[in-house]
Amino acid sequence: MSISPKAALLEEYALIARTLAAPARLMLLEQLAQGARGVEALAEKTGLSVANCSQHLQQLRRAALVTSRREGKAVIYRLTDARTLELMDLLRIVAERNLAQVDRILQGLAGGEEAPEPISREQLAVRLDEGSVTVIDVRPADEYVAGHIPGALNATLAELDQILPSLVPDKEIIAYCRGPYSVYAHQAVAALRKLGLQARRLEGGLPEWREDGRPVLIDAQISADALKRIQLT
Amino acid sequence: MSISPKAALLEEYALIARTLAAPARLMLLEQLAQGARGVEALAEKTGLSVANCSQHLQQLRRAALVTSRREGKAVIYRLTDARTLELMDLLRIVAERNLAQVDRILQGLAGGEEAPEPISREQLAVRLDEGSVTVIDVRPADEYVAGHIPGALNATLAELDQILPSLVPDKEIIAYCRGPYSVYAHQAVAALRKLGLQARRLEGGLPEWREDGRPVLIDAQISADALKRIQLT
DNA sequence: ACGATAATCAATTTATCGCTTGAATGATGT
DNA sequence: ACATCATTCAAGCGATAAATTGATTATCGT
Repeated sequence: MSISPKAALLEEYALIARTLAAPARLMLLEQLAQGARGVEALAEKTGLSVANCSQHLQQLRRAALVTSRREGKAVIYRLTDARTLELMDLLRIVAERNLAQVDRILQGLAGGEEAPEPISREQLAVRLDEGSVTVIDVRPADEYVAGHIPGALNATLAELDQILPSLVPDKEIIAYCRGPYSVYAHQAVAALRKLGLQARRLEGGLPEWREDGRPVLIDAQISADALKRIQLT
Repeated sequence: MSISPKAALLEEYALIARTLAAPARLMLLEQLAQGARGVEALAEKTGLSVANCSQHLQQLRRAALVTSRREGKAVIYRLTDARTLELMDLLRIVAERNLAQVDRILQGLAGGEEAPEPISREQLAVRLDEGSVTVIDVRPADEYVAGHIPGALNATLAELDQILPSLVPDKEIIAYCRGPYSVYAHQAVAALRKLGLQARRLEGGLPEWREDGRPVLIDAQISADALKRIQLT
């Protein structure tokens, strides 16, 4: 062998790290954690150009973090392995522990106030059974209909005020979104607390909830056509 | 704020990943997992030039993965957080699961044969109490004297044949080295098995063993002067 | 076969990274 | 103060990566 096996191994490990070293690819992985998607839908969601998105996806594929299959004209990408989410989560944890910059950003999201600890998925499951919480899914409607926690309301940040009337006073509100990388839930909690409501985040997001084997409700009344139209929006 | 908080956060997470995306820095972190060291010693161990090594260390410091303190003329670097080792370990696990290239390299290390599963640290502790295993520390002598598993013999790959006479036939041999990133233990196991001996690797290496709170023997008879001389070698 | 659609490829520009070389800084001992 | 040693800084080179643009390849419906 021309180079040492040790160097060759390190090069492979570094390849995985390098693949995670671009914000665009982290966004794509976060999206793919919601479910398999085609290139155009991913480009739309992440704000990348289609060509750029395609190239990032190919880098993810080279590192074997995603796999693709053809489905008609579309190429559908999906995560190879849920382990990748663990890796991203650890990346986030190390960043939060070590980088002061991250703390500043998160404090800014909380509106300067002290944000309460998130509720664990296990605890939320218990509270849901009791009926002692209101759950809000702070993701775009198309992601909500593709799967959400049973009983959760759906409202984006801009729509929050529209669902205020349907909230029961003094009932704690739990907000969740895509996962630990997403900031919607942070912002929703800050907004609700500004209004004097009891609100907390869920630890993780829908992919983690699903990964735990907990129930996910898919809106069945949505026809396949409507889904397609939504994906195009 | 000029850019979105979400983009800012992703940029920070990507910084951590980017910092792990160079083989040289992975080597440095592996070395630092053995204990705190100065720049020159690290350069020596990793084969990097001193200036290059220094710059890599500063990148690691920018990502807050290491911290440094001045000690006389020398600047001593150490890991900020053992969590970083978890991150590197997960990087390795994802690489092993997903990249065929890694399998090929590891198979090459095992000499083409099927390598046995490594023994867990817990199991080794039990077997050590029983006295039913011979443990070999496959690291350079200076790292051995700085701390090793009690009862372990020390031999580098080149010195393996010298300790063969002191091995008890039919007693299983456990080899370990720096940690999951190091290949010495793989190679030692392959060499010993070629000779018809029962040999396995320990899961992880000395840093992981120490992290578990298990006993580590430091060769006390080595004077401070000798240690200094060894560090310079 | 033809046009339409989804994705990829190819070529380019700009920016960053890794490494080298040589000079500068900081602490120590005489 | 001066020489010495460990480390860092600064400039420069070649290589690699991200995003844009325009062309090309697959698949589908008619």
